[in-house]
Amino acid sequence: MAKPEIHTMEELSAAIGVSRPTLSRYFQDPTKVSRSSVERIRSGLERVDYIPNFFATRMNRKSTGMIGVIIPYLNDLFFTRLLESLERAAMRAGFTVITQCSHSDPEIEARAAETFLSMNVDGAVVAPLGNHSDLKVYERLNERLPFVLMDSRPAPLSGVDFVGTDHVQSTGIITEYLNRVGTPPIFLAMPRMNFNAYEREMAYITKMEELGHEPVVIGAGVVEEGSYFEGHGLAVLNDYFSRGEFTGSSVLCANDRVAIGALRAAAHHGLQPGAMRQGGLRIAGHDDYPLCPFTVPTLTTVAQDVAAIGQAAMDRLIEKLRAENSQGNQTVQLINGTLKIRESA
Amino acid sequence: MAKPEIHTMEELSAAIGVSRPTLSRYFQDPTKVSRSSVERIRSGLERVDYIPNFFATRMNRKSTGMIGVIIPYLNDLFFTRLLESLERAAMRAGFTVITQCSHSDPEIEARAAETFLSMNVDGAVVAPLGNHSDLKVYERLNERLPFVLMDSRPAPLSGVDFVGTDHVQSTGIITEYLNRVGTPPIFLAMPRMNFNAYEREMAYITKMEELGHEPVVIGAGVVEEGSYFEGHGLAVLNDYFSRGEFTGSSVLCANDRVAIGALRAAAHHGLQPGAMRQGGLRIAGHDDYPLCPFTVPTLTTVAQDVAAIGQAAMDRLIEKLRAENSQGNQTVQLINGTLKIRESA
DNA sequence: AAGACTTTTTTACACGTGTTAATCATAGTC
DNA sequence: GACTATGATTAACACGTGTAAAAAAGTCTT
Repeated sequence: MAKPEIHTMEELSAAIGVSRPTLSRYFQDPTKVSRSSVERIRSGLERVDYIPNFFATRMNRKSTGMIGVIIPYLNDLFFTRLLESLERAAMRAGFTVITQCSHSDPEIEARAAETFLSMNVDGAVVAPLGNHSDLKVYERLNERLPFVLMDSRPAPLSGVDFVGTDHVQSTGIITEYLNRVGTPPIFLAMPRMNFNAYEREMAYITKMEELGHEPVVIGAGVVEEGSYFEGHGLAVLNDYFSRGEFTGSSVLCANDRVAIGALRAAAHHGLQPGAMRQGGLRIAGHDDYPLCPFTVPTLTTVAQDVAAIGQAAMDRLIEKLRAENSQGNQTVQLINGTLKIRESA
Repeated sequence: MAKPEIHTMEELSAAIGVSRPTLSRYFQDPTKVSRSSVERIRSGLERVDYIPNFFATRMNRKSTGMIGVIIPYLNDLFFTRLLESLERAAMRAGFTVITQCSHSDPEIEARAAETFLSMNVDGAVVAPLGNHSDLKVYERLNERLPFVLMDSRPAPLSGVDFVGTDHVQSTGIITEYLNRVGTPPIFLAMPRMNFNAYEREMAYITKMEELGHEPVVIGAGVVEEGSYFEGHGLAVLNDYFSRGEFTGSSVLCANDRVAIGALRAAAHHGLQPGAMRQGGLRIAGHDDYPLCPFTVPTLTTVAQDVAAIGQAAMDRLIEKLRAENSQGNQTVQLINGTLKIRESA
C-alpha cells in the first residue's frame, strides 16, 4: 500500500493520462470505452490508489442502483434467511441492498423509509413491523417508489404489491395432516405483533370448521411486550400442563419458535411429544425454522419457501422499476408451504 | 399527501421565505438557528414535502456520521445480537450504521470494505470472516480509517484494535466447572472456519493440562463446507455414539450450535445428558445462544457478553475517530464470559 | 436613540462526478 | 493521400448542498 492515494478523477486523469469523461464512462461501464483505453486505465490503477466517491457518483445518476430493505427485527432466523435470499437476488441483478432494521420500533421504521427516499433508492422492499406500524409510511413509499411489501400484509392496505406465504394453504395442510393422523389439534397462538399471527389463526379456524371439528385457540390474549416467542410458548403451555390440561392433545403452534417453547414445556412436565405415541401429546409448528431438525424431538412443521419469497419479491420490484410508467395493477403473490413431517407430530 | 413535492433547498427557500444557508444550518442542527426561524421552517415543512438529498449533504461534510459494519454471516443469532448492540450504541452516539454482510465470501467482504472507503464512513467495525479472509483488507481499512476488529482476531494481525471475549477465561471456567462436578470433558471442536475455534480449543487444552488431565479433542479435522454447526455436532457424535464411544462422557462443545447438534445426537441414541445423572453423559456449550434455555435438556454454557462487546467496540471506535491525530497505541479489550449452569451439564 | 450584539440574508465558491457538444486524433478504406 | 468512421479530448455546465465572508436586519442595553 505504498501507492500514492488519489482522491478525485481529475487527479487520476492527470496521473495516468486519460481524460476525465473517459474515466467516468469507464467506471460506470468498462465496455463503453475502447479496448486500448481500458488497458491504459487498468495498468494505471495498479500504480495508484483510487476509488470513485460513492456520493458524488450517485448524486447525478438517474439510477442509484440501490434497493432499500426494511426488516422488523434481526434476532430471528426467518428474517435473516429472507434477507439473505433478497440480497443474493439483488446482487445477481446488479443492485446493492441497503438494509435497515427497525428493531420493532415504528419510529425507526419511519425514519428508515425517509432515509431511503432521501437516498433516491431505486426501490424498496419492506417486511412490516406489525400492528404498531404506521401504515402511512408504506403508503408514502408506495406513492413515491417502486415498492413491494413482503412476508406480512396489513389488511387495510390496498394497491400495494405483496409477496408472502399463502397462510390459508400452509396452515391448512398442517391442520389437515394433524387431523388425519391423530386427534384434532388446538392452536397455540402467538403474540399478535404481526398480521401473520392473525392470518394463521383464522386459517386454522376455517380449516377446522371445514373438517367438522371445533377450533380451540389458546395463548392468544397474552401480549407480553418484550417476551420472545419461545418464552411465550413455554409460559402458556407450562400453565396448562401444570393444571393437567392438554397433556395429551395435538398442539399446532403459530410458529416454530413458539413450538420450541412448547417442546420445552412438554419436557419440563415429563411429556414426550411425538407422532409415534398414538393418542399422546403432539406438537407442530410453522416456518421450518433452521433448528427444527435438531430439536428434541425433531419438529414437524410447514416450511415457508424463504428463497422463493425473497426471489419473487426482488423480481417483482425490479420488474416495477424497469417499467417506470406502466404502473400496472396490484400484484399479490402467495407462495405455498410444504409439509415437513418429523418426530414431534 | 397532497403536499407539493419540493426537491431542492433552493425551491424550499423560495417556497417558505427562509434563505438557503439558514435552511442548511437548520437541517444540520436546529439549535444553530434562532427560535423564530425554527418556527417559520417548521410550519413551512408542514405545508410542503421536502427531504434533504442524502448524497449532497454527505458529500461536503467533513464527517458523514456513518459507521460501516461488516459481519461474516447473518444466519447466526450470535451475530445478530452483536449487530443489534452495535446499532444501539451507535444510535445513542448519533451515528448511523451501514451494515454489510459478507455471506462467508472473502470477495464480498473486500468489496464491502471498498464501499465503505468510497462512502467516507467515519469508521468501521469488522467481525472477520475467518481463515478465508484476505488480511490485506483489514490492514487497508486500519490504515485509512478509525478501525476496530471484533469477535475474532486473525493471529498475525498486529497494531489493530480488538474487542472480543477472553476465550482463555471463558473456556477456562467451563472446563474447570465440568472437571469439578464430573468426569474430565472431551472437546468437540467446530469446523475451523474462524479463529475463535482454534482459540477455544487451545484454551481447553491448556486448562486440562493445568488440572492434570489429558485433553481429548474430537471433530476437529472435519471441515465440510456448507455444513452448519448443528449438523457438524450431530454428525460427529452420531458417529461415536453408534460405535458406543463417549456415551458416558462429559462433552464440551466449541459453541452452542454444535452443542445443539450434540444434544440431538444424544436423543437419537436414547441418551439423556444432564448434570443430575452422575457419571452419565454431559453436554455443555459456549456463547449462551438465545435458545439455550429452551433446548431439551436446557443447555449449560458460558455466556459471551454480547452487549458489552458491541458497546465496547463502538466506544473504542468513537474514541478513535474523535481524537483523529493521536493514533495512540493498540488497544485489546478482552471481555469475560459468565457460567450459565442449566440441566445438560 | 446610539451603540453593541446576534442572527439572517446575500453572494459566491466549493465538493466530485455525470453529461453533453464540439473539436480532435486515429485507424481503416478506397 | 483524401475520406469516413470511431472513439478520445476539451470545455463547460449540471447536480444539491456545505460553507465562508460581507452586508443587512433585528434585538438588547444604556
